[in-house]
Amino acid sequence: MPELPEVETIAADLRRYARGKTIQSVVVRDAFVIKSIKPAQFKSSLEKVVLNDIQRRGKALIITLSNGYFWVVQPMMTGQLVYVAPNQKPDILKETHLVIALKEGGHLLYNDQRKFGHLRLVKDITTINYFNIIGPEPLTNDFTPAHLAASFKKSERDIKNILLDHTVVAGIGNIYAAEILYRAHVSPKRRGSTIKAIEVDHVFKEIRAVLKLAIEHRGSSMRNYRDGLGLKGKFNQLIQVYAREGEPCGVCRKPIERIVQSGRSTFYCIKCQK
DNA sequence: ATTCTGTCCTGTAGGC
DNA sequence: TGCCTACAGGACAGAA
Repeated sequence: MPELPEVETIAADLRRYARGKTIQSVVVRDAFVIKSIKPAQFKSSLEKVVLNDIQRRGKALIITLSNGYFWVVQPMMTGQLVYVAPNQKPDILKETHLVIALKEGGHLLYNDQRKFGHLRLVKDITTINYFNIIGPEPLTNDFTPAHLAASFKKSERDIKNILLDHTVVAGIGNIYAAEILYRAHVSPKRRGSTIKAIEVDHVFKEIRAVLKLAIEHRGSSMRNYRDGLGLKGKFNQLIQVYAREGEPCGVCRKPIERIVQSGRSTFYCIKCQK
């Protein structure tokens, strides 16, 4: 579910509220989401350990622990990592698969309706293939127009699919790919190799602008997404095309269209995006 | 080599 | 009301 702005928001919330705190106890309610480690070892490796830092890479959370492990959380479509303050009773749902009690009071919950999410504990982050293949972070200087241009030029795929490819650029998902291309006035159906230099510049600029704006608004809550405190994001009101099939384009009033690319919905304006 | 399709799982919305 | 189908913020293995 969450894309870069949503995972960034969760990471910032947890840095503020959970960093430096100690895990007292762990209850695994459904071990399905725990990968590449036995649930019993997962539990014992987390207990009595300090959450030293919380960072984001792509759409993954990396939590640095005091015992030398990294706790890596990939929320995928519906995963949520929620901090519950000491004065609140944690809301244990059917989809709450992990309940962590903190020594200082308060809880950390992992909820995941569809259970596509992955929870891992590793000593070496490079043992997780995702971190080896993922492309540059779009909001850092590692990401350049030249890199984007080269990625477009060598590909015959639709530009929408190239933006979703996390080996090209990290963190862009289905919502923001649509919003970026709408604001860049580029059709999602254009093949990468046909994108002109001026269009590369527009797409590059909008990747950063849209992601930054979405972070400022704490992400988009279409359905399941919640931030690190369990609250909805506020970017929905600024979404121009995603899930707006049939509604008038804000610029030309032509109805927004929905198409399917590689099995996933794309929303765009056929008049404004060429 | 590159690109696309099916799959993991649960819930909800809409059509009839 | 109920039944059925389509679809949902991701990522990857295996097929074309």
